[in-house]
Amino acid sequence: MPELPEVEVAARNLARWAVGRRVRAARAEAGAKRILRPGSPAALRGLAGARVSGVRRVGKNLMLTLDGRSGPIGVWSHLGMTGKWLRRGASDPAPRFSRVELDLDDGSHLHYADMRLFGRFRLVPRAKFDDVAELAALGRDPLNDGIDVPGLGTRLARLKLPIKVAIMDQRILPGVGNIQASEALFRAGIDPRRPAKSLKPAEVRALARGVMTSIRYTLRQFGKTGADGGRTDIEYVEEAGERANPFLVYGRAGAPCPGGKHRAKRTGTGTVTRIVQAGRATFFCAACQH
DNA sequence: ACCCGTGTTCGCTG
DNA sequence: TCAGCGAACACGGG
Repeated sequence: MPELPEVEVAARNLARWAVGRRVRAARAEAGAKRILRPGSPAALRGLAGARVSGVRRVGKNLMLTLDGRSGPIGVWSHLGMTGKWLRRGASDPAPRFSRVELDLDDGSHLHYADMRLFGRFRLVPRAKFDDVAELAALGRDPLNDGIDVPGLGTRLARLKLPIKVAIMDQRILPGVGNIQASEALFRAGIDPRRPAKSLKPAEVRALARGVMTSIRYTLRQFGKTGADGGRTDIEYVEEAGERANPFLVYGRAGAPCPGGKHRAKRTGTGTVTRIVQAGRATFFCAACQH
């Protein structure tokens, strides 16, 4: 379930698991062709012998840097809809839907698993990530760099499209996806249907706060121990078992508005509504988002 | 069987 | 040229 918070968890996990380690072997499952494009499974052999030197995240993108025999090698990893990075012991079976596997020199195996194959695993020559068009187009990362509120206001002021759709544009707020967009607008008390250009400066400030608060809140949820207990690794929410939906409005159509400190205006009458914008579900409370 | 899905891209239309 | 849609991708779950 990768938006910025989940990808941040993946980045922290990968840093802990892999930085400083050498890759013994790398391989891809036959069905991984789509994820590797325009590369090939055979090209992964170029990773053998390389040492992982760093992991970075911008928005929903992971960038691994490795030191190979003939210079730096980059890996651009995007989790798509269903991608995740998992760690297994030397003799453990591969997880379901494992598409790419990296064997490290401590005996561990890192798996990129992705049921729906919407993700990416692309080698970047000489680790020149700026040469990748998809990465060069990204704006500044909210969590790493903070939000430039006046800059955000300027961008939004040119756009007629609904604010919910605008903030999911990765050039504007990298890492914000369908959940974080609904959650941030709820926290800010802004109606997701409003044209982006209609937001006043105070509302842009509230939105920026809502985005940051929602991202940090979601990140805390992922840090919690899973329902199987005893695990110290950071886990994805969905792997925590029976835990309830942690979000304020996302996935809560028909529920009473959660209100409290999150509600911008205390009407006390709201119900969470589901609408569709640009083909994606949006959840909001019409009574307190204006 | 039908609908839905935490992402992105492509093609069509006005 | 561009904003705005819908479809497509691929697969499982409710």
